[in-house]
Order: sequence, then structure tokens, then C-alpha cells
Amino acid sequence: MDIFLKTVGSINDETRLRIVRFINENGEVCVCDIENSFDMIQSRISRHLKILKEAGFLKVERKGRWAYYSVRSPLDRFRQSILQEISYLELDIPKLQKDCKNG
Amino acid sequence: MDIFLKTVGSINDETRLRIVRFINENGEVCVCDIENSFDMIQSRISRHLKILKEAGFLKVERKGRWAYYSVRSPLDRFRQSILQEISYLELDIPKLQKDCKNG
DNA sequence: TAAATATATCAAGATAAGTTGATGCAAAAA
DNA sequence: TTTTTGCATCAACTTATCTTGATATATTTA
Repeated sequence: MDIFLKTVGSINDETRLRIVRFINENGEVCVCDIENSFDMIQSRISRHLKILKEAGFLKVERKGRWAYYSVRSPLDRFRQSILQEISYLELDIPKLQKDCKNG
Repeated sequence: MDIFLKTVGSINDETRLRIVRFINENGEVCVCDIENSFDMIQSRISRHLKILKEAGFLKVERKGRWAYYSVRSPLDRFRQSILQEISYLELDIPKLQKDCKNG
């Protein structure tokens, strides 16, 4: 039950809907990619990434000083259906801005 | 997007999970059935029923002074998958107590 | 018509969640 | 080794949500 509430709680916020869909559409991105693409301060983004990760939607991989977030795979049936539902929403998803110094 | 947030927001609360599953398992029940079965005050129950109704999970039918709530039908695919997921949860669902004077 | 019953709603207080700015830390560059 | 960069976390504040008790309304019974 707690993990269920964590899961639905994680998608009960427009900012996180936008972030998780951005990552779903763009694949692996680092925090500064998100920071550059969305107009948000970094602590805010880190917070939401953590929530989405702990809810089972995202995974992180650290390389050097970067943290790369992507959609966790495989996703269970329920989270898949949620992601699909999110993909249908009218949301303002920015274009990926790759201004970080990670090539 | 707003209706999506309303939908996931409505299931982001343990009390509502218990109520919606109770109704799903018992079919049509009135507010006082829920009041008698759960140990909750009536205003609290009414509030949660309203939220679940506005999120598209429940419907009401008024007969005399009673308001009968049941799961809305047909339910779209997404809400169906949510209800199914809720049916798997470890939740304390009371037995139906029919102490109201509606037969 | 008066009292009782079933439900809805509102205001006030309590609790939870989101945003911001500051700070800490580790890896890489100078 | 000092500085810079990328990220995480914390405290303070703001905003949203939940619970309760009081009250309102409508329907039924006495």
C-alpha cells in the first residue's frame, strides 16, 4: 500500500509529469540537461527526480560528476499504463537543451 | 491534465482507497452504510465520496433521503487498471454493516 | 406541523507537500 | 592544491490537503 501511494503520489504533480515525460521522450538525460531545458532551479529538479526514482519510474546512473536519469526498465504493467496515460496529456514539454559540458 | 491530476489525486489517500474498494466489493451502498462499516464521521466520508465521484470512479443515485454510491460503469481502461491495482493492496476493508433504515 | 434521519457543506485547525536559497560534497579542470 | 562544476540535501516559507465539529437542507415519520 505504501509503495502504491508513493507511486500515485509521484505523478500527482504537474512538474513531475512534465519531467518524467521529458525523460521518457528523450532517453537518458543528466540533471543539468533538465535544468537547461526547463526553467527551474536545480534543487527543485533534484527533489522531483528523487521522488520519481523512489516511486519506481526512474533510475540513475552516475558517470563522473554527472547523474544520468532514465526511465527504469523493465517497467511493470501498472507503471507502464501510467506512463502511457501521461504521454497523452496536454503538457508543455520543452525541447532538450544540451548545454552541459558532458559532450 | 487537470482531470488526470484529479484522478490520481483521488487515489492518493488511504481512506479513499479503502472506501472505493469497499464500494467495489459491495456494490451499491449508501453513505450511512459506509459510516456504520468504517468508524468515521459522516462529513469525512461525504467529502471523500465527492472526491472519488468527481474523479470519475463513483456515481451517486438519490432515492428518498438516501444517496447510493457505486462504481461508475463503464469505466475507462485507465481507471479500470487503477481499480484492479487497488484490489491487490493490503488494506483493512470492513464488512458491510447495514444498520440504516432503508431495508 | 414538529421531530428525526440522511446527506452535504463550511470554517478552523492540523498535517503534508512544494519552492526557494544556502550549503555541502565529490569529481574534474586549472 | 585551488577552483569550478554537477548534484544532493536542508531549513524556512508557502500552499494544498485532511479532519473535525457545526450547521444547512431535504425527506420522511410521528
